[in-house]
Parts: sequence; structure tokens; C-alpha cells
Amino acid sequence: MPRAATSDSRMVSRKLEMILRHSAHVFAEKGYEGASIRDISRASGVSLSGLYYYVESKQKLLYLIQIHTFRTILSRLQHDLRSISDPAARLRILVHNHLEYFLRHPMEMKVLAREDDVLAGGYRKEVAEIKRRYYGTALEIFEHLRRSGQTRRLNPRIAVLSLFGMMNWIHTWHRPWVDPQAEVLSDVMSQMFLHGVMNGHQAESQKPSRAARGALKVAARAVG
Amino acid sequence: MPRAATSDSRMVSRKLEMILRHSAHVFAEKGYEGASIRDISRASGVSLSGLYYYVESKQKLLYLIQIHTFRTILSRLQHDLRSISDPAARLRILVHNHLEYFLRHPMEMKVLAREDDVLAGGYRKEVAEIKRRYYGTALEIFEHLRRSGQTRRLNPRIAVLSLFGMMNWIHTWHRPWVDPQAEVLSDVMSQMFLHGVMNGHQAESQKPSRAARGALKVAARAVG
DNA sequence: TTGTGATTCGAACGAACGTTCGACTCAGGA
DNA sequence: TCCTGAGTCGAACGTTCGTTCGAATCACAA
Repeated sequence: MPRAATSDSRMVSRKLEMILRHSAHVFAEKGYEGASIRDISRASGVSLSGLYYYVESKQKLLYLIQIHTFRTILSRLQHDLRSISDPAARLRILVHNHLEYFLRHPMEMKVLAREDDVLAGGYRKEVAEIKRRYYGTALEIFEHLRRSGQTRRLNPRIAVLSLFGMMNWIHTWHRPWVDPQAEVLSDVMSQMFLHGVMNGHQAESQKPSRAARGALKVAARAVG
Repeated sequence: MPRAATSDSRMVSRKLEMILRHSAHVFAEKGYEGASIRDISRASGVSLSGLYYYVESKQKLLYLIQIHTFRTILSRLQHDLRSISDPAARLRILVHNHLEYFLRHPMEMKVLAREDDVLAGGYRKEVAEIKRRYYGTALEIFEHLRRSGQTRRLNPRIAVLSLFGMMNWIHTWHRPWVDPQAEVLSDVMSQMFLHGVMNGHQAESQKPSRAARGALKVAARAVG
């Protein structure tokens, strides 16, 4: 029973993950309101009523997708930031982490970006809270950049939200087979943002990330 | 009859405009799929069936909002660009025009930004076409900037779409009573983009727009 | 073999959806 | 005065929605 229970609960959570994956795809394609539970049933191969054994409502489905995505991306960011102290480098890590996850999980991120004000009540508050923490991390990084005297006078809120705008808008236009991948894209956007925000002296000192160096010929080709 | 006809048709188009205005508000608040014709009926004060005297379907409602918004913003841009030839100045005009219209018609712009892939068939094609022309104008401006040798090596598609990302993301965070208005906002974003994209020498030569100069104290306060 | 709890699903619920229809009002021309 | 057509709407259409329920199936301990 104990052994069976763990294997069972592992099975259950595996199946739940699979349902969430298909749900994210359906939500991304049709939007939360435009997607029906029947669409999700069809996509996941689980019967209509069978879905309710794993998730108690359509809202909870969206909540689980959003909270899981946010938690993952935030914890990865905190991990990657652990060993870095230079503000500009930290900023580049934030952008790279965001875009890397974005392009590896485009459906989940599209759902995150689009269905911002669908949730209600406690679900809404929980997602808003973790989103606030993610935004706060970005704001902190920018403030460090500012305090180290490297930026022009700028409203930090606007600067940071503009950066998120650049990044999140990607879900409307990025096509994996014609557009650059995360490494190049995050280098380009980091540099655009840092150049755009700095006072012009340190701007030249940045170097491409280790991972991106190999992709530079691709970038050069893309530059046309 | 002819006089009466014009007065009538003026009345009709006035009422249609009023319906579209309320529809945009409802779509912005609940999303296209989440909004019902009954919501629009309630908001506009026109009976459920009465709406169908003016518009033949819910899709057409969305189409009319989107096509009208795009046409207006594009024609205003072309008008404002007419007398300007300097590429950087043209870029600033594009940003100012976009944000000015954005903040003056937030509901319509939210609908434009969010409900991108809802329309089908001919409606979809028409909206896509005018959107392509708007994007093309921005791309042209950037190419001029590039050819005048002022920008770093950059994928133009990514640069321009990042700019649109910065601008369009505003609908998720801008609060009229706490955030800067269009003049300040467009100056900030223009400068961020131009600094971010230029090779660093001409970057200092830009000046705030006439309209924004008066708002600079507000900006300075906002910079905190 | 029997019993039990976890898992699955067909069928149905009431509510809400977009759209249609026929009747009504009413101002203006004949 | 009667007629016409634009404008308006209550009531209903058939469909789809999210969710529920009870029965069936399954693996496995007793």
C-alpha cells in the first residue's frame, strides 16, 4: 500500500502534468474563454468527466498552469542570479532566463501573457503575488544598475515594464524557424535595453554570453 | 427624402459609433470570447435583437473596431510624418503617435493588442493587411535610420518588434493617474529605443518634443 | 473469490450563448 | 386618412457551455 501509494500518486501527478500541458496548448490556441473543456478533453484524450477527477474546475486548470509557470521561472532566475553580483550581468541573466523559458514553453508563456485578468478570488491573488515578486526582482536589479551610477535619469517602473513589454510581446511574432533562438534574442534585447538605459560609457564593455558566442554567425546572417 | 436620408444615415452612423464604443469597452474588459452580445446590449442600452439591425454578427463588431482603429492610427501617422525627413525624428513621431492614440483610446487599443487571432476569413485578412502596412512603415523608418549609419548592427525585424512590444505592453500596466501621459512616455521610450539602437555618438543630440517640455518636472518627479 | 478504493466515462443537467423572427411603433409622403 | 419603411424589441430557436452523477472497470489486499 505505501509503495503502491507513492507509485500511484506519481502516476496521478504525471497524468495531471499531461493534462496541464494539453490545456496550455488549447488555451494558447483559442484563449481561455474561447477554449472549452471539451476541447481539452479531445486534446488530452481524457474523457470530459474524467478531467474533473484531476482538476475541480476550468479556472483551476488556468491557475495551475500560471502558478506553475511563474514558480518555475522565478526559481530558475533566483538560482542563476545566485553567483552574480554585477548589475548589468544580472540584468542579462534576467533577460536570458525569461526568453529561454519563453521559447522553450511558448504555449504556457502565451497563456501567462494573455490571460492576465481572467482568474478571480484566491487564485487571482496568488498569481498576482508571485508575479509581483518576479517584477520586484527585476526592479531591484535595475535599481542596482542605477545606484552604480551607470544609467541615465529614468523612471525605473517605466524602464522595467518596457523591458518586459519587449520580451513578452514575442509571443505575438516569434516563429522558431525564421527568428533567432533564445541565446541570440536575449543578447540582442539585453544590449538594446542596456544601451538604451545607460549613460553611454560602459555600454561597449558588455560581451556576448558564453552560450551565444557560437550563435553569432547566425546573428550576423540575421542582421542582413 | 435626400435631406432626410442624409440626416437619417448620419443618425444611424452616430448610433453605430456609439455601439462600437461600448463594444470596445466590453471587449476590453472581458475579452472577445468572454463578452456576450447581451453584455454589449446592456452596456449600450440597445436591445439584444436591436443590435443586429446595425451589425450583422459579433465578429463584425470586432472587425469594425479593429479596422477603424488601425485606419485612424495609420492615417494620423502618415499625416504627421509628411513634413519630417530626419530618421530619428520620424521614429520619435511614430512612437508619439502610437502612444498618444493608445492612451486616448485605451479600450480600443487593448482590443487591438489582445484579440489578434480571433477574426477569420476576409475580416482577418483585411485587418492583417493594414497591420502589415503599419508595421512596414515602422520598418522603413528604421531602415532609413540604419542606412544613415547611425545604428549598430541589428536585426531590423527584432528591433522594430521590440519597440512595438514596449509600446503595446502598456495596456497591461498603465494607470492614467499614477503613470506619465503620452508626451513623457513617448519621449522616454523614443530615447530608450534610440539610445539602445544607435552607436552612441548622436544619441545625446535629441531634444524633448515641444509638448513634453512642460511635462518635464512631472517626469523628474516620476524619476524619483 | 470477494471486497475496496482509485480511476474512468456516458449521459445528462440547467444555464448561457449567438442569432432569428415577427410584431410593434412612428414619422413623413401620397 | 392610409401606407410605407426605418427602427426597435420580446420571445424564442438550436447549440454549446461547465459541471455533476452514478455506473462501470481495474488492480490488489484479504
